[in-house]
Amino acid sequence: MNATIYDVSRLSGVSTATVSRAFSEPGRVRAETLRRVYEAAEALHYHPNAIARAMARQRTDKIAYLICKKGATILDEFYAGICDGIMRTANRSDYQLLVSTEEDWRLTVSAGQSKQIEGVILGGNAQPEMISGFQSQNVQVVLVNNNIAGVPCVVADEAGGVGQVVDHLADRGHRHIAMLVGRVNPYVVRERYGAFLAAMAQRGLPVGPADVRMCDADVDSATEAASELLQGRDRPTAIVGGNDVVAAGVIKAARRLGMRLPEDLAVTGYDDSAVCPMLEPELTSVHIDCRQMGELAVARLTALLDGESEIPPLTVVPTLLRVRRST
Amino acid sequence: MNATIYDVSRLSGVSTATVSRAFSEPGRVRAETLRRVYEAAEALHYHPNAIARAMARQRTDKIAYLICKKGATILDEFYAGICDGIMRTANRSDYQLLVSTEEDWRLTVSAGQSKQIEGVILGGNAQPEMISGFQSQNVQVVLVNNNIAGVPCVVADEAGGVGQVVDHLADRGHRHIAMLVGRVNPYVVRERYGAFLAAMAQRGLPVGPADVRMCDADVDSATEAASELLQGRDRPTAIVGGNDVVAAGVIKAARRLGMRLPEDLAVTGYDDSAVCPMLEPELTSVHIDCRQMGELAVARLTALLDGESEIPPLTVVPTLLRVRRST
DNA sequence: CCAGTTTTAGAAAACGTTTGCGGAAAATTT
DNA sequence: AAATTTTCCGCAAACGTTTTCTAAAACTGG
Repeated sequence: MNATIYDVSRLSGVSTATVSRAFSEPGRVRAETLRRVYEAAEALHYHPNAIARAMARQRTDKIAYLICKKGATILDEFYAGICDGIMRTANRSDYQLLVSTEEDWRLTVSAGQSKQIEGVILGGNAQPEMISGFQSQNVQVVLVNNNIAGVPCVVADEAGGVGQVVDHLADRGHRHIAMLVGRVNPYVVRERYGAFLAAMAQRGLPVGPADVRMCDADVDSATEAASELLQGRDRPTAIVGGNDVVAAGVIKAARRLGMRLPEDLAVTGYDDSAVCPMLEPELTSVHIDCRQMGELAVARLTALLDGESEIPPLTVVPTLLRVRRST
Repeated sequence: MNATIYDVSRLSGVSTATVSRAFSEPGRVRAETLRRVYEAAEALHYHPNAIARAMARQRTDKIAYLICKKGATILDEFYAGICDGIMRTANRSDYQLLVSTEEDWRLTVSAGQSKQIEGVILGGNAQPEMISGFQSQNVQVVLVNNNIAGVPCVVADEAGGVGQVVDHLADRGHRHIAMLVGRVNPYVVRERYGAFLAAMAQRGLPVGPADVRMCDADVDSATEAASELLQGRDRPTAIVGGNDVVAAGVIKAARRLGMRLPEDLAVTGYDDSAVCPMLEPELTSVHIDCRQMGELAVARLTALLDGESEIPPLTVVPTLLRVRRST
């Protein structure tokens, strides 16, 4: 049916070895021969069969991205951005990308067992058993948006981002700043929460026990929590949202209480997602270059696959405060 | 290094043919033999090599999803939802999924040429040359969110969705309804725009030339266009947004003009994306089950791959109006 | 217990490449 | 022109499965 290397070999009058070399290391074959081979290949519509190639070379040039996040998975803009970065970089590095979600992680592991993938990027809340599952099959692992010792990780500069937010608010004269954080992935919650306390302490700003609240990851939950926060006595003049969804909830709550924004209350988000400019007022937020995170993750992984020894255990990508009208 | 079928064969004392059968068609081997094989495999940590398997069977069980959308690609919630549906269904059907973006479409074609993928799902604005590129390599094609004759397509019921919107607004007493549509993918624009005109005509509601406007796909552009729409004489009492982003722009514009929503102006969105509940007022929008679109696309593709003859040329998934406070 | 039928298992030939090794040919030097 | 080096190419053995064909083994019912 399809032309094979033998057909090309026969038509061009050279051996299969030469045909093979003509396609994979053209430098090692004479120009004239090359021409004959390509001509024959063209005539036969020959394309090297990647499966057979992988078989012979014992390499597949495939990596996987496993999104470890309950529910929304790829729908989450942040993870989608990472995915986008991974996709593009993988393609440009001549790797193909397999994508899967947490629920099907075992399938991805078995893809490793069956020697189909050479490495995997785990996004978000990866469980240790997953990591060891891959490693035991010699599948290289890189984590993104998570930080576990012993595995190369790519993360955003959460401390820096939160610091920028606090600085910005303090510059605007705010002294009583509260934080509302949605329960997204544990790593992120931990980091941003910790960074907030640290940043406030460092600047000598007091944080009362009622000033930091948790809520679920949806808007309604955030709106409710924000209402309580705003109706307590001694209300804060600024609220830092742990992410943009939560911040949107804060805005809604404030609006319903008849507050003016940003005059009565400053609000900040985190992630600088697509909603920020859609909100009224537009939301000040911390921009994370998630595409770059994906790119770096691929870079680390390919370095690992190429056997490079100097892989930084932790790669931190900078964040940037994008100031809008909500502050 | 890794155990092969030969190792298992030797240790268990049966032929490689039997080992192969034990893993791929266990029904055809005696229980006792099966046990011995599995035991040996277990001891050797044997896992069948998928590449070799693909080589022998001339099948890879891999499909690809190519997102044909400029710029944001997977970041677009809609396409991400489709991707999610595809991913899950593909995994459950024992297919692995390769994902790529428009800019790298040639790579995906060459994945087809090199016999790595058996089928492809093209999301969004697929170009004819892509389709023929795949078909000439015997790679089966299914389109999603697009409609081109001769290829199985999966689309949302745009006409129905727009109809529901118009009905809903008409029920609320609106007679002067305008539409603002962002330039997203040509197919969607064409469908929604056409459906709007048809729906209005069918209900005997007039649509003046100034009542339908185009704008770019970003909020700012929508805000600006909406401002003009609202400041013309004879302003509409309701605006149908071609998607949620545009609707968010309409809300912003209305707010800035001091209008009350929904009293002075009703606004609807389209796609029912995550922003809807974040806006103030929460946005009425047409819900599209994009995950289901992805699932159906995979279903059509696998049917095609299984050689089924009865593939519906067009699969339409129903839409549902989700009414919120903006109307 | 036997002939007939159905299951079960093995031998060996694919599947389409890559690559180490060695020899021939070309290019370079003396 | 011979000697030497370098480049180019062919042979053939992997790579790890599946599967067809065939033979042996295990079941049937009489």
